Amino acid sequence: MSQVQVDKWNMILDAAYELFGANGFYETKMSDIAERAGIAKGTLYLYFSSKEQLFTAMTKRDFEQFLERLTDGLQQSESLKDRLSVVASHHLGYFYERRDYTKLFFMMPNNDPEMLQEIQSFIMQYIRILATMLEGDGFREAKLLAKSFVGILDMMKMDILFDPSFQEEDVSQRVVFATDLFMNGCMHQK
Amino acid sequence: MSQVQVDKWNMILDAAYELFGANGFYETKMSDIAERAGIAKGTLYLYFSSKEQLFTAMTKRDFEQFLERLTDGLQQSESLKDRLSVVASHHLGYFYERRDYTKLFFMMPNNDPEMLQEIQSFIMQYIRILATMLEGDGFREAKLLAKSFVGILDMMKMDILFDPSFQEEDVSQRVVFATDLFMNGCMHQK
Amino acid sequence: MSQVQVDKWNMILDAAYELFGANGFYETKMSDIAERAGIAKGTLYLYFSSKEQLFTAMTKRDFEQFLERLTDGLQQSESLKDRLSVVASHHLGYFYERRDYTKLFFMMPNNDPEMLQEIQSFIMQYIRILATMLEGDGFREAKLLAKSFVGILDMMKMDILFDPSFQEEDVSQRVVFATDLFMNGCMHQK
Amino acid sequence: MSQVQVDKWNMILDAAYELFGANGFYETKMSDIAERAGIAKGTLYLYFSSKEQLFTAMTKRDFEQFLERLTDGLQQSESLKDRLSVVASHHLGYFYERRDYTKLFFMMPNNDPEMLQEIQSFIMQYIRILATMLEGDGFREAKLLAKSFVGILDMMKMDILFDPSFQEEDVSQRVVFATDLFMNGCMHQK
DNA sequence: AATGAATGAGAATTCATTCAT
DNA sequence: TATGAATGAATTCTCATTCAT
Repeated sequence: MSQVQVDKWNMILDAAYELFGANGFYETKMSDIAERAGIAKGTLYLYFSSKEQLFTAMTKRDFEQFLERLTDGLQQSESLKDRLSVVASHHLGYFYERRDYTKLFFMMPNNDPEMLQEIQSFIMQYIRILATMLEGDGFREAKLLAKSFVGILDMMKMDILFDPSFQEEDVSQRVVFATDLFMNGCMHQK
Repeated sequence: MSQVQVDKWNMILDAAYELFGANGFYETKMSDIAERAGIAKGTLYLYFSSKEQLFTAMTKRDFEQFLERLTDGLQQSESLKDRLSVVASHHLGYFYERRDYTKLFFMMPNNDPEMLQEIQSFIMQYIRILATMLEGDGFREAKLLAKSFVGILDMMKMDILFDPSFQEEDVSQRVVFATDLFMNGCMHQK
Repeated sequence: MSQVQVDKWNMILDAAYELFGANGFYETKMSDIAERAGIAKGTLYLYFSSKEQLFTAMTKRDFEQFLERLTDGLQQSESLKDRLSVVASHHLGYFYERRDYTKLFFMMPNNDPEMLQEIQSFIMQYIRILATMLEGDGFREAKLLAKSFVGILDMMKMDILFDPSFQEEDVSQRVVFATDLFMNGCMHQK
Repeated sequence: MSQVQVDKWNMILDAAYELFGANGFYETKMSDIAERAGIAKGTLYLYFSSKEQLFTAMTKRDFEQFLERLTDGLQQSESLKDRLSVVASHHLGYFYERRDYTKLFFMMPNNDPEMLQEIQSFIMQYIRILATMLEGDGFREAKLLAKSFVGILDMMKMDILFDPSFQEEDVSQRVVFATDLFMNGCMHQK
């Protein structure tokens, strides 16, 4: 792919992100995406073979970015507590930034095995990063602990996405809360 | 509604539950539901005004049952730990029983405000029950704690729904794990 | 099927006949057929599962009528020559009546096995009727003779369909010509 | 056109022949033809202005070859019977060689006047060759006789194309059969 | 002359919903 | 109250053709 093509590829994914995110998979038309990306309908199909595949590609790009940034963020912190804060901050920040794209997290194409595969792979990688971190600090049942922490964070997305009075500063409070709760809970797990 | 009508109403909801659960909202046809319920397509519309409304009604019935049983279960236990175990057991058991209806938890109609309203209302009630419980035991930030506990439990549904090797006895282990982790974490919150 | 439904079924086939006949399979839209039949597009699909199936059904009805009328016509004649005249007359008359539906005989859906099956079955039946007739009169190689006669007649359809100056009285001349030629040719085949 | 261009022109026609023949006009894509011919899609349009025109050109080349070879074959034979055998042999041999390209004879673009014109012109020339031959031998109604002979032969293509058990030696039998039948039939026409 | 990326018109089919019986 | 035949809006994807390079 030439640079021009890579750019176009990304423009399509950007357009798809906004429309799928705002309206959901089934409520978004391919023609809308094409229009928003500034290209013809047919061109979409030069880059993605179907609507499902476009959605999956879009999600994959987002997942990869999420994990990349997480890994970057973790490099700068040393203590477990700091690292957990980074994770929490990154997780909640992610949803805060995307609070206008709620549909992304509740609607996805139904029977697409590639999409399911992508989601499962993402969760596995995410959990593995955390679990490795916890194991390094001597915790038993690191994987279950990792899932629990992610669970705590993920439940908080509900407020972020649906509570209109939720402010940016509330994010930091939640970060502290989740990290403390989890750290305390963990201590007995060693 | 006469008893006959109530029965028919429930039969439709049963049929809808199985089909929506197995195939998702968009992949389920009203005609399939009618057939499974043993009635004519048109009759569906005597009981529910639209596909969305049928889905919402079905979900609502399920939510209500969930909360009802939870409340019943909590009546028999005294200590906080016992009660948390009941909650965890109920939450994870619910998903274990429904592990063949995965689509229910990932596919729902997109732009239906009544459905969103129903979900939010359910979560609120669920959280309130837990929060009240925790407040009664003297915890600060009871609502956030409640959400965290639910978050931990809800993340575990991923394994239950998607890990084919997940057994019934694994459920109890998770119950213990989640309760312990949370209890320990909470202790410092008083 | 109720009488109303049978009538509607036939009306659709009539509409399909005219449009497919005038414009060909690929150039005819389902919506046009629906409009001509005075029903909604969706209704078409209550009677026929696809465009191909509609075309095949239409052809089948026509084939059956062709053979039925042929059999009827043959009942009234005794001598071989009379019978051959009836066949020729029926064959050429058929095309003369349909000279505005040329597309029917040159365009058909491509890869539809059911359609091919239908055509082959029709030819086989047509040939068998003639062959049986010839065998009854003591001819050897009756099947090949039958095919030859049909071949002679069928080549004449070209003039009927494409020569604008072809008149109804020309049909009778051709009938006489084809029958004589064939009879004379046959005589040595006994 | 330079020699290189003529070669390319023929290569395109070869590719078109195989694909149209195997799959039919509507089921063959221009891009497939380009790929098979080893050139780019756009290049096709430097040689042929449209898909229809490409099909027509391909058919025309085939028709011309057919008539050329027929004329060549007729030069070597003297008696009427020999000549008719040559015609029959050529006609049936043509279809036998092309028995894998059935679609060519049943699928063609529908509404292209140039194509229709080409077919009619071919038939006219074919018939004229035969008719001239028959007139030279003193037959009346030579044109109708010619058409009849072609009709007999053309009906036999059905078996050649669709009967999988049809062998090369069956071709010769048919040649003899058709020629005899026709000769006998003709005798009374003088 | 050759390329192939881009275009966009075009049509079959599905299915929620209605309403006459 | 129950039926199911009829409706028609709505959308994906294909592919012949163009044109900037």
